[in-house]
Amino acid sequence: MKRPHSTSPRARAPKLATVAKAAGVSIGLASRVINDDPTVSVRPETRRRVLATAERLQYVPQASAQALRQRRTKVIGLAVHDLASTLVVKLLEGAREEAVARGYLLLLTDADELAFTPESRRLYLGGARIDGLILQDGHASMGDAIDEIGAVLPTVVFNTPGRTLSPGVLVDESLAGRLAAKHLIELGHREIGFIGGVQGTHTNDARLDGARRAMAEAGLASSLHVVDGDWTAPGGFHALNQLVGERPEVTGVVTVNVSTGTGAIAAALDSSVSVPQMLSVVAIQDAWTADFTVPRMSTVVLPLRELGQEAVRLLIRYIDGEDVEESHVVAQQPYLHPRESAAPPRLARARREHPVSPG
Amino acid sequence: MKRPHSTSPRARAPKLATVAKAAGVSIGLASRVINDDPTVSVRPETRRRVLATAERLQYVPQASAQALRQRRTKVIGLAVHDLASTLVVKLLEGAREEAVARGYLLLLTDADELAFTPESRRLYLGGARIDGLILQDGHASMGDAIDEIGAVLPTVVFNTPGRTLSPGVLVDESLAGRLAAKHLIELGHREIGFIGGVQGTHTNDARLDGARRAMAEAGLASSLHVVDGDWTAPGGFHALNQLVGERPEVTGVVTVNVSTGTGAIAAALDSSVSVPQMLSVVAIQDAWTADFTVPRMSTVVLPLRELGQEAVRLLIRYIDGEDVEESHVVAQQPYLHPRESAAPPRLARARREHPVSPG
DNA sequence: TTGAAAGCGGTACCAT
DNA sequence: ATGGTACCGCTTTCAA
Repeated sequence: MKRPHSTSPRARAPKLATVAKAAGVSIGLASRVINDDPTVSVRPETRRRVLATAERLQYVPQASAQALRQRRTKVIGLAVHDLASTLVVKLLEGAREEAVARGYLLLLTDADELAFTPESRRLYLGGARIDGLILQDGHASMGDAIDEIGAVLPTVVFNTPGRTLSPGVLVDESLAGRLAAKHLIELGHREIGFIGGVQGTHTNDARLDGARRAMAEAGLASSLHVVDGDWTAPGGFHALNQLVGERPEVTGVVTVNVSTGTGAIAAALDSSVSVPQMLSVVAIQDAWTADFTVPRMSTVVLPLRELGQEAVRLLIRYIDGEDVEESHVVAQQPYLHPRESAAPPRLARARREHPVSPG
Repeated sequence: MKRPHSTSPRARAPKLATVAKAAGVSIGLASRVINDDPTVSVRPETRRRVLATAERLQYVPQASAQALRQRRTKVIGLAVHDLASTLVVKLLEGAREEAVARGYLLLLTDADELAFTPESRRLYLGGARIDGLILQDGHASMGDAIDEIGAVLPTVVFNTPGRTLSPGVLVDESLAGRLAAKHLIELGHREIGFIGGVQGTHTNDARLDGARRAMAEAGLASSLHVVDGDWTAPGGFHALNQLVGERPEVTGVVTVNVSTGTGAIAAALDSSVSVPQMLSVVAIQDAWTADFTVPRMSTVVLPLRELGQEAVRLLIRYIDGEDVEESHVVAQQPYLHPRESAAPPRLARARREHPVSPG
């Protein structure tokens, strides 16, 4: 293998001193010109000359030297639980976009590893590698870890409001749950199932709460039937089977996320419960996979990209020492994306098997 | 919001000097003890004392200072095209795992942005932030960018062998294509479709080549019918419709990846072509979503995690100035994961409509 | 309007 | 077996 670098020890990148000498100015002046220091008045001609040489030499300041001097790395840490999750992917895209736009880079890691492996925590959080951290909450058991980290590094948490020292960013999960349930209600469903994620997590509980509220508003407070899942498709598969067995009167189901919805639809078809004829399914959260279930999955779209962007903005303000609110709900709201998995209850299994009292 | 950091300017982390003084030794000695410098013989008692104080003070060396001095950041860049892709996710997991195990961190970025946005390229590659780069090739048009980058920074490319200055890591794509086609052949299919990604990319062409080879080995060289896709589910959807229309004799289809397969299965059901009764589908590459198509998708599993690990190992050796081979195929091989989307041709549409000469 | 020089926190060489 | 010290490349006061 040809090795462009090691053979001739990679042509060292030009340093500030190189530029300064070439431009015929002192190092300090070069630095101030390049950084646009407003407190310094340079002769236009000098400024031009410095800038031109910097450009010509392709000068890029060395990050570690800057960081050492300024105590600022311009790197933000991002710790998430599951990269394969579509939620995380969307969020990550938004975060990266916003970070880059502001001159920050993203250092990625696994939230669980961060929480539970001290060694990895040191490597990642120690050594002043990052200026701040965006952390995905999840398991309730992370609470302590989050607080410890938040005490030591500017941290923004998403998915969990108020439980930590650190400011949080949120989408309106409750509204999302409400929209999903309301959709089913408006289609004419009366007995509705909710397949959840893990109880006790904010995401699950807020989505469920929204669904409950929609039911209550429609005078159906006691007709929401909750089954726990685990956020995954297998979990949704299992939960739907359980629900269908225990609650034959249910004609519509809200699932806490797309994976769960995918599992639920697969389970329904598996037991010859046709979707949406016999059972309607609406998932909270959206993903490209929703377009490729059969039938295509109706969802509530969450502003996850915006969540990522907002997390970065908030964190940067926090790093800069500004005052930040304790928790920030992104302005953009969830909205319904109807596809084909939810429809009016046509073949109500329920009515045939278990007559239900009206209203 | 309470601000643990800005109020009392975050208790500065202890530096080496702090540890050295507390342990009653010189800075230099402390450094050498902590770094296990083998060329130095310290009194056991002294070593113990230094290590103990470092531990007690929770000392972590400051990354930027080390990097400045050693010209080494212990950070590896990873540039990928599409984070939402399951391929990338697996690879990323493998890479992260291996990197962390070797004391490296991963800095993530978007390959297209890297290739086409000079500004972002400077931010990311300039300033000596990373020691090396793992780059996902993709669009053929990246060629130049890859070479430019490879000339300036130790780079490992995956997905494209031989086309660049930089060493590459690969999985045996050709074998994967062969396994998929062979599976269909062994099930009894004779007229087989191949729904591709983008022609001219190594991934697509190698997988197709493998499928061709399997056909040829079975004496079916002219019975492989290729339709182009674009790696996506919508692309697969469209391609399957086209294939079914133009080639009614086809009873089995290999798709270049899971997304394409998902689209293909959806399209089949959509046109009342039952899977696997009337049409079998085998996708190359695996993902959790394959468990939740209806029917569940038969796939060829690729060793992507290992690919990520191998990329990191190779890159580190490259960075360390060792000689590395031009391209490295990971040892672990693709294997078939049969599920339910491929079966013997039972209701051969073909035979009814276009009688085919036997074998 | 510009230059000189003191660090930022480590590492590694040269003394002792 | 240990200490002293010259850098790494940059920012930022202080002087001129």
